[in-house]
Amino acid sequence: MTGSIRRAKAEQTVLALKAAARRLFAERGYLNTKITDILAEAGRSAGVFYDHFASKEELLAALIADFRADAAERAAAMDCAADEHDLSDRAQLRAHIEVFWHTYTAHLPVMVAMFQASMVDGELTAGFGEWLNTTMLHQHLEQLDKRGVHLAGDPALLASAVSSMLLQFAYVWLATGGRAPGGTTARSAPSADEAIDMLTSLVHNGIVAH
Amino acid sequence: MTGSIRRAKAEQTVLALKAAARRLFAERGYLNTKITDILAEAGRSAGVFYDHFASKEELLAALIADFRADAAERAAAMDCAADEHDLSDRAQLRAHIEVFWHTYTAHLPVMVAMFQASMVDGELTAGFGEWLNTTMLHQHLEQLDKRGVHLAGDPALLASAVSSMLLQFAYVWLATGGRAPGGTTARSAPSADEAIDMLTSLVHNGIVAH
DNA sequence: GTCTATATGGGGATAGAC
DNA sequence: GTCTATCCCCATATAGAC
Repeated sequence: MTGSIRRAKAEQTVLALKAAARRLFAERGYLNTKITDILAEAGRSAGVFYDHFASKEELLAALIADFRADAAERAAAMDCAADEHDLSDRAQLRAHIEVFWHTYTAHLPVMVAMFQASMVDGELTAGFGEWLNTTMLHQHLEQLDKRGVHLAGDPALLASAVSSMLLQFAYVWLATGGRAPGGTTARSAPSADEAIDMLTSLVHNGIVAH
Repeated sequence: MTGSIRRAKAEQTVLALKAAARRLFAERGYLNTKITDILAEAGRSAGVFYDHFASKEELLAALIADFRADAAERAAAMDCAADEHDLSDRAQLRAHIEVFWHTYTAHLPVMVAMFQASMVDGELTAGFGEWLNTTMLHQHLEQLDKRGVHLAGDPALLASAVSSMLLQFAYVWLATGGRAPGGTTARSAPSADEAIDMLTSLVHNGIVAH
C-alpha cells in the first residue's frame, strides 16, 4: 500500500504549497510572489512545485476553487432564494454586506491575488467582480426594479458601482492592514463594524431614488 | 549652438517615449508593457530609454506630473474654494463627478497605470486615491459634517468608500473599453452620461443619513 | 514523491562606437 | 543624443538521481 502513502504525502505537499502561497499573497501580493518563494516558504525544494501545479496561475485557480466552495456555503447559510430577499430592508442589506466582508476577510490572500491577476490578465478583468456582482447584487436589484421600486439607475450599472465600491474599499482597508484610510482625521482607528455600518447606510440610501 | 539642438532633440525623444507609453498603457496596461515595447512603439532603439528615465516607474512619475498639472487646472476651472462648495446640492455634486469622469477619461492611460502600479506596490495602494479622496472629497465631507449635516458615517471612511467606487467603477468601465458591466441585461450599452447620473444619485442619496 | 542540478529565455541595464 | 551590441540577473521549467 505504498501507493496510498505516496498519495497522502503528495496531498500534504499540495496543502503546504497552498498555505505558503496564501501567506505570501497576503504579505507581498500575488505578482510579487515568485514560485521560488512559495517553495521556500513551504520548506520544499526547487523542482517540487511542478509535480503538483503547472504554473502559478493553476495554483491560483485551485485557491479560487477553495474560495468559491466556502463562499457558496456562506451564501447558502443565509438560507432562502434570491427572490425572498429584500435589499431595501436595511437589516437584510447589512447581513449581505457582512457576509461579503467576512468572506473577503477570510480569503484575503485569494482576493488580493485575484485582484492583481486580473490587472495583468485582461481576460479576468471583466469577470472578476462576478461572484459578487451577478450572484449577490445584480439579481437582487433586478428584483427590486420589477417590484416597482424606483432605483437610482440601471440595475446593471448600479450593481457594478456598488460591487466596485465594496471590492475596492475592502481591498484598501484590508490589504493595507486595516489602517484607517485618509488618515488626516486624528481619531482612533475605525472598527470593521463601523465600516460595515457606513457601507450599509451608503448603499441602502444610495440605490433607491428619492 | 549645437547644445540647444541636442536639447531639443532630447526633448523630442522624451515626448515620443511618453506618448508611446501612454498608447501602450491604454492598450495593454502598465504591468504588461515592457520598456522594450515602449522603445519599439516610439521607434527608438534599445539603450535610449535610460538616457532619459532611470526606470519605468520614473516615466510613470513624469506622466503623473503632467496629469496633476491638468487636473489642478480642471479643478481650478470649477472656480472658488472648497468651503464654498456644497456636495449635498445635487447639481454641484454632479459637476464634481463630471470633472472627475472627464479628467479620468482624458488621462486614461495614466489612470490605468497608477491604478495597476498601486495594486502591486503597496506603498502606493493607500496613497493612490488621494488626489481624489483628500483633494475633492474628504474636505467637502468634513465641511458638511461641521455644518451640521448628519452623514452616513465617519467622513474619512465615507470619502474612502466613495473614491473607491468612483475609481474602480471608472476603471472597469473605461479600461475595459466602455463595455457595459454585468452584461446579462440585453439593453443597448449605457452612455457615460447615464453612468454619471447614476453615480451622482448614488452618492447624493448615500452620503447623508436618512 | 521529493530532491539537486541545470538548461532556457526574457527583460533590465550598461559600454562604447558613431 | 542616439545607436548597436552585449552582459547579466533571475525566474521558469525540466532531467534524472534517490
